[in-house]
Amino acid sequence: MRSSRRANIADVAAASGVGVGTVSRVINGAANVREATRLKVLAVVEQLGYQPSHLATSLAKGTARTVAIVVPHLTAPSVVQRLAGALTVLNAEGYETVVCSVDSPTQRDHFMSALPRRHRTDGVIVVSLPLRTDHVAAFRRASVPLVTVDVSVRGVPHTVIDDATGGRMAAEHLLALGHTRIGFIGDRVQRNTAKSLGFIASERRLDGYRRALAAAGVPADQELVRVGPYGPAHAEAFTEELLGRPDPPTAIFAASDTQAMGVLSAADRLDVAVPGQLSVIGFDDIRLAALIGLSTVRQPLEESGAEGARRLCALLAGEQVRPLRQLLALTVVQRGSTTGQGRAATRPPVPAERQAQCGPRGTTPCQPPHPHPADQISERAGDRS
Amino acid sequence: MRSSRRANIADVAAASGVGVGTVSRVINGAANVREATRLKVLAVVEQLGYQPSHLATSLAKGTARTVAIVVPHLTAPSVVQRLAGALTVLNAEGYETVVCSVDSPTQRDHFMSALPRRHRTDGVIVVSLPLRTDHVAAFRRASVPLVTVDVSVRGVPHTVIDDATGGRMAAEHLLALGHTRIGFIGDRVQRNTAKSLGFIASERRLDGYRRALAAAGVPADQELVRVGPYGPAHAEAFTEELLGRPDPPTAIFAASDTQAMGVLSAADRLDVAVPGQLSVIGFDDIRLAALIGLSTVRQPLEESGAEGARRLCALLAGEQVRPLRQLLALTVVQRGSTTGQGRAATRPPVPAERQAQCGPRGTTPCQPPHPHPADQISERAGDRS
DNA sequence: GTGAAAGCGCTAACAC
DNA sequence: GTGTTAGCGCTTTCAC
Repeated sequence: MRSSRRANIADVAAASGVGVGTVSRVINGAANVREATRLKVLAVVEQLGYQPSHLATSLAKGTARTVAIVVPHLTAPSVVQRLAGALTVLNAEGYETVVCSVDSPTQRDHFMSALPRRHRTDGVIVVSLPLRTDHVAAFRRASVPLVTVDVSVRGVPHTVIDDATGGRMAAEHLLALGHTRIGFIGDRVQRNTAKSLGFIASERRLDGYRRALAAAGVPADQELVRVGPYGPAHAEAFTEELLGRPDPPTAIFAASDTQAMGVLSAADRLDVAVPGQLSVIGFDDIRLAALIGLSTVRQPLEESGAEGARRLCALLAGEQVRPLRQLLALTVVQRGSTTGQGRAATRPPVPAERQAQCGPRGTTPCQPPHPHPADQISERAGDRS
Repeated sequence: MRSSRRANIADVAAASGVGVGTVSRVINGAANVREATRLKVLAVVEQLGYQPSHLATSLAKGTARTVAIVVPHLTAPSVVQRLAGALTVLNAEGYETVVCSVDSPTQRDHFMSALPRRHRTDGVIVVSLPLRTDHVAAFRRASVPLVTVDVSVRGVPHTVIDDATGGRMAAEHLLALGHTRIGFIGDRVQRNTAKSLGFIASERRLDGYRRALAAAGVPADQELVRVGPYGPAHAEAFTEELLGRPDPPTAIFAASDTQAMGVLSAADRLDVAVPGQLSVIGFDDIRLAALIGLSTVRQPLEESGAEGARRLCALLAGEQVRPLRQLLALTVVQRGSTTGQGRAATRPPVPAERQAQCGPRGTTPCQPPHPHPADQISERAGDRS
């Protein structure tokens, strides 16, 4: 039949006896085309199975309506939720999205040098990855629009939360429940910048926790703070250390929900009832948190991705984005893993949600079957301003 | 300083006193360029901050080294793992990946009509989404390479598992542990094709479960089978129904790990000990399964994505991909959520690990302490066909 | 070795 | 309204 070659606009023009300009107008729905002509062209398009070349169109128009989003460790639940939020918006706005998953500084640098070129993507969204000055400079130099999510970058629109405040909220929640021996389990920024991506959210949250304790006049017991490599497995080990002490904490604040999973596992393994003997609060409110009844400091994950995407779209539309720093709200969500501590339990506001999910169980460890993770799940991200 | 306009290859050529052809050769590392010339060009490139246009290169070369991957419900853990596996391979092979997340038939159709155009992406990977004949035809017509993962499509390379066999394996695991009252909880294909994406894995797994029971001479109790809308919440409700019966099951096979989470929640809520009073096995082996000690039928999620990507790359490299149908192996992974049933427990191969972690806890609910990724056990199935 | 020129497929000015 | 033509930025013969 037809030539094996894909039909192009010239073929259509020839076959329908018009010029390429007219075909282009028809394809793009321009107004000034006679109906009869339009119909004929459309018929030929149909018959030839003509599909405009996205590449050629992009080259001619100077924009590909494509954005790139760079995320660390794609499989981390919090990251996926942010990504999903961004994709929804981008898709609705008619942008294609190329996803760049970064697992190492090497990969990060690779993308950071490849992405700042126009005619590859119109703009980029960086999620949770601390950026170096030279990274940012490259984007600016190439005038490729950039926005970040969950990480502060000077001079670049960023959508973040206040991690220190979040840490404070978690601690205050526990304090309000009457706890005074409150442990903290989180991760620490690796010294080795060649191997670490440098997430610092955990440290910020720890700061908030310390401030809350100090403000409440609760003596800080450095022994109750454990930070090390990221991951539920480490969190689990740290928890066992804390619970094995002669004076164990009655509550633990984990720097992320994923780490809180490790805490729950340890409690479960040691037969420590949650929240009966130990209250646990996490951070993020990943989907799983609701499922297992984990109290947590909620940050709007999907919304953060969506906001980042919206701001990038605004930038691409030539609009101003102000203020550069967009701070998202945090909320303490009490579920079944935190409860009042003895007499001191002043006002444990048992939310309906918790009621519904854990009420009948009384003191039994709300939920999870949790165990022994030898396996990573997510990695937290930080903010830096 | 320089003109605000981005430098292009002509600028570089002019500035270095050579022709564009030569610059192109230098950029692409062609052999026939004198060292002196090469150096000079490179210097100018550096000085001008020249970055080749990906779009122009792609248009000229006829390939964008970009593939699209279409996935349903991005936030589902199993989907994310497949995506991650694919991204790793694609990235290593130097392909960019545009991710298309589909939540409704409308979106699916949108992508299915937009993707079959060359010059947009070189090829596409469809994950878990049943395709209509016309969808597939569009790809073939446009000769856009297509491969699928977790869904069989005639005439298209697909990487799948045998769901029926998986269902059988789950049931046999439970039967081997001495259970005879085994419930099934899964989801059902919606009749409304306008709203449903039509996933059928659950029904296939149910088939396998039925066959295993029949083969073992265990009477099928239709009352123990519950299928409805997808999601842990429904699974939870179904579980409550089953456990509320006068003759509750002693074990439940959930069509997916996510649904198994709902089963565990229900058991927890009703204070039914797992695995003491109820054994639970899921399907997939998402990361979380190991964390919470859920026994499950493992399918290589990341590997499936990686394989799909490899096959697409092969296709793009002009190689043949045979056989079209690639069957991945399944494994039963016993963790802490399944155990032998009373006297009937003939040969409950209690893994040492579980023994160690669960023993002391006796009857406490939901408790699956346990696992390490090292807990692989059992049977394997599948391979090739 | 290297320059010139012809595409790659489309859009957008600009005539008619 | 519609045809023509000049780019968009790069690759790739094909002479020299």
